[in-house]
Amino acid sequence: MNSYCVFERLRAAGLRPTRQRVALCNLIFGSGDRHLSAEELYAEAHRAGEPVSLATVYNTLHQFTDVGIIRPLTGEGQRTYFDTNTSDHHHFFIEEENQMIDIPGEGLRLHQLPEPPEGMEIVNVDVVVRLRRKAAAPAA
Amino acid sequence: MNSYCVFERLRAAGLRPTRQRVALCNLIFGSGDRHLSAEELYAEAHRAGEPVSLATVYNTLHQFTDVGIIRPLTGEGQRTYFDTNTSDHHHFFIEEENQMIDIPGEGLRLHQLPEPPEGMEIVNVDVVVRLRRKAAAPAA
DNA sequence: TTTTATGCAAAACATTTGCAAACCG
DNA sequence: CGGTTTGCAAATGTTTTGCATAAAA
Repeated sequence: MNSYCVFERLRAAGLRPTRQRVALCNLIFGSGDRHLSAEELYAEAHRAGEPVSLATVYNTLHQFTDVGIIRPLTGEGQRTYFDTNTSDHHHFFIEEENQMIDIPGEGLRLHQLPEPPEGMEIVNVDVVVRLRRKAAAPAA
Repeated sequence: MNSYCVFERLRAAGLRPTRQRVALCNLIFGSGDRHLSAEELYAEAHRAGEPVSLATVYNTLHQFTDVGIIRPLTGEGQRTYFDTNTSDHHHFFIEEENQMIDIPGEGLRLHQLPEPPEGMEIVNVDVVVRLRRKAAAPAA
């Protein structure tokens, strides 16, 4: 979470620790697991006084994805979200709020994985549990 | 699959069977379960000599979604795909080809569903099994 | 100095919207 | 007719690209 850590994380990934990348990396990993879009990260950077360009935010998110330190979220919105938690886990999706929430590790278990088609292998499995707000109980 | 069926399907859904809707409905449901995007359906309609506008294709897909005869696919591309199979089933996703394939019903089983957060209820569960072509065995 | 990254503005897409004209019942 | 639906074209929102400038090694 401190800068060294970020420096090393970037170096280890083979990315030059430029000012922008360090700043974005700090924002991304500075507060636990998160889900964020390019636009959000861009806004955050500017709020934090780091004037990166939107194009750089996109580039950076893709570079981070390529080296595996974040991963894109499977969802159906038009906007792409990235997850800072690259370990195997799944998500709730609240449609009305367009919000993704992590499902705690033990919450869901896959019992049987399907046989992939000939010549294919499974990379990973994403589960999205779509949620809706329960109809409020009628006030008495 | 013939026109009556489509007429009735549309009426049952409370949609006026206009020429365009009937044509699109025939294309969508004319050949078994499919996954298609607005752009693809638009191209197909034109190939079939039914000159609908792209806007109408979008409108129609959304109307059909609203009345529940098709459903949007959970995926991570920028383009939205729709599935003519609205029953509970899951998908393989081949990244290199950007292609979704149905997983046969028995192929995957969820063992334990997570407890939704307070005040929420589960609408449905989408599982995407990401696939990759196996590395070819090195030629001897 | 050489390579690589950044920023800007413009391009490329996918999708939505507003409104007049056409269509369904 | 009267309310819907359509089609067009323009607007919107997101993501990508090209290229000159700036920064890292």
